[in-house]
Amino acid sequence: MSLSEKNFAFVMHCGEMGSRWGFNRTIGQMCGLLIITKNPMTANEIADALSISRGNVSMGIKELQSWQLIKVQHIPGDRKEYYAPAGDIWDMANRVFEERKKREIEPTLTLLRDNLLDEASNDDELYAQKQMGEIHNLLETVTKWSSELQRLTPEQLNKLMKLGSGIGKVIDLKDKIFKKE
Amino acid sequence: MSLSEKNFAFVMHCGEMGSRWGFNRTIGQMCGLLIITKNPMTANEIADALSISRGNVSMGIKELQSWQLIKVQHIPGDRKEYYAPAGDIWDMANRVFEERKKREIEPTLTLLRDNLLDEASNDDELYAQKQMGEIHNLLETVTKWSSELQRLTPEQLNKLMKLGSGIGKVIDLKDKIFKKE
DNA sequence: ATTTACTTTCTGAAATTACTGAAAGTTACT
DNA sequence: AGTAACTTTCAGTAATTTCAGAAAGTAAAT
Repeated sequence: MSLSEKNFAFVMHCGEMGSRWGFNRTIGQMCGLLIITKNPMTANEIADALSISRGNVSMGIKELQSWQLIKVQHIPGDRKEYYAPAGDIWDMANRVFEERKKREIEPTLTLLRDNLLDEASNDDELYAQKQMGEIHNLLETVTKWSSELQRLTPEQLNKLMKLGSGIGKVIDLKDKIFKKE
Repeated sequence: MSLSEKNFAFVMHCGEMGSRWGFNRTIGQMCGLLIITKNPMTANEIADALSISRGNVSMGIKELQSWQLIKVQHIPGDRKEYYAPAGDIWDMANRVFEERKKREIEPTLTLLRDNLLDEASNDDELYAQKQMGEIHNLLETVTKWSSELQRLTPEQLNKLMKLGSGIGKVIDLKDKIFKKE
């Protein structure tokens, strides 16, 4: 069963984008392929569909599992492993986001915290610390925010999303009501 | 003037992270260096500080300019070009975010839109389209949201950020007040 | 017009990353 | 235990990316 032209284009596009999302081309392709394929696929089917080696697929699977983006399924009476996306699109995007946060924000926060503990010993260091402090604030805010968003119920989230430009009004509104807070 | 140990560590860390943010190691280092250095630097100073070739610095500058992350400054009576960050930390983060959106979300949206115009000709294509539709929605939501956030005044934004878990309450509140909307 | 002080571009080398195919490993069935 | 059906690992190779240094370009000063 081979891909239609349009679907193939999508899978290749995922490959190009893949590297931007933190994995490499083939892994991006695998991810795209599994997303648009209705039925779970075996490693060999994936290798055939993408014209890559079986070994490469195996490595890709390991990587995608480490991102928790795919899951394994079994079909009774069949020893092969079947792979499918681990959740809907929203789940997957969340996972990628979380994983990236872990990989690129947290190490930086650690370093910055560490760095900010020291006393600056001259003017240059003072300035550097000021700037690092800014970055630290920014990253902390982003982190806190994203976990807040995750805490919202899907309905709340949906309302928030639909709010759009209304968000400004709601903030002002809240301000008027709870003047003191 | 060479970097203190802590500052050097920060710059190197920016290098490691750089590749995750869309540019390469040296460019990440350059960016970090310029951020924590109080005074604008010349290309040669950058090359010296990071022990890289002058040519490499030149290419890095071009790249950082294309991201609008640095600006050129001149000192009267001096022919050299001096480079400095183009804005504060928040501005820079914004630029990176915008640029990434342009590079990784927009092309995907275009492809998806294009793909979704076609009629699905069988069950597999139908499923694929459904999934692509989901991705399309997700990306459109993210895009719309981020531009909404950019539209907010700094004070509004600040309030929103400080809101934290209160965000859920505010949404519910809005709901109670404008029952009909 | 030449020199001087700088910047940019480009080429090939070095380093890094990704991939294949074969070998080794695993598991389930006989 | 042996075999069949699969998966993973890994060494060598291919592809890509990054980089230094040289050459070319630019523009102010003389």
